[in-house]
Amino acid sequence: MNIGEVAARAGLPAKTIRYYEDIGLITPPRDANGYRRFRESDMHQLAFLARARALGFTIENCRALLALWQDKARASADVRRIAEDHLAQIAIKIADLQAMQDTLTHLVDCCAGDERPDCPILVSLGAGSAPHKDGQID
Amino acid sequence: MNIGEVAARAGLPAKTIRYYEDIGLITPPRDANGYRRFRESDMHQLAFLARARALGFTIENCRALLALWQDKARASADVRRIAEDHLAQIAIKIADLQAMQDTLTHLVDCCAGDERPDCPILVSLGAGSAPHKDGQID
DNA sequence: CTTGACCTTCCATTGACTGGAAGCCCCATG
DNA sequence: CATGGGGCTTCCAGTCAATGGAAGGTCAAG
Repeated sequence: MNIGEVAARAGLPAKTIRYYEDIGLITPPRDANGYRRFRESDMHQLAFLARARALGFTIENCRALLALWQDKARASADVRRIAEDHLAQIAIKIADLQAMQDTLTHLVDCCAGDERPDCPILVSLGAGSAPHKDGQID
Repeated sequence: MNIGEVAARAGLPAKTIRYYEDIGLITPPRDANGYRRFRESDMHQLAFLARARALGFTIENCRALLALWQDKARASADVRRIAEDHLAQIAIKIADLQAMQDTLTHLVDCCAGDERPDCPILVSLGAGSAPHKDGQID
């Protein structure tokens, strides 16, 4: 299989697959003409990586998960620990985003959104200070 | 005011403030010795930027918001549009993260997390294909 | 005079790609 | 046999928003 077919099957851009080879996640052999020749096992690894990335695992976590996947003597605790750490990161991100969402939703609701200049969003971002005026004391 | 004091007051690293000057968000004048001399207006702009960034606005949105803040003839609709677009982006990110969270939480709950190799997390990431075996037909 | 904190610029790095240029390779058609 | 087009290769640069570090200038205290 050449890179184009693998890309289509794994649902990853060819560029990304080359990048994954570059950083050592996969090591497909080469044909005489220099083309990468992907085996089924490379294909499976790429599909694995695509799923792990879709779940938001970092590349380094993907590397670790791939190694565990290929290690028949792994302890499931090792996998679970990585997943739990990642879940904790996700929870933090969601909380941060929801805090932004709450604040911003409130501000948007308070903003008339018409042609007039009065805007509680800007007032809140300015938080008490006025924008620069000519003659303002610095 | 020198950069150190401004950094402390605005809650931004000095590096970030220099970067903001670099990309044209602020333009503090210089003292004879080359040091940046921050006026109160620069300080207020930085505080504005810090708050907008904390709400997750991109730098380019911050630039637009700052311009609107300083434009007395602005229409609040312009501000609101930026905020609403940003809210839509936030909603998408939250939904994506929650989908990851749901999937991963389920998988973690199904994983024994002990010394045994059986792991539904890896099975799911592999999704039907086995990791490479010696002698596997490629 | 020296020490140390603070300031300056410039360059490199982060993460995970993505875009584009320049140049082979292969197959099908004329 | 030429040629055209698509696919493949490498390499370099850029993204976003900073951040780290080196090398060196400035200033106030002791």
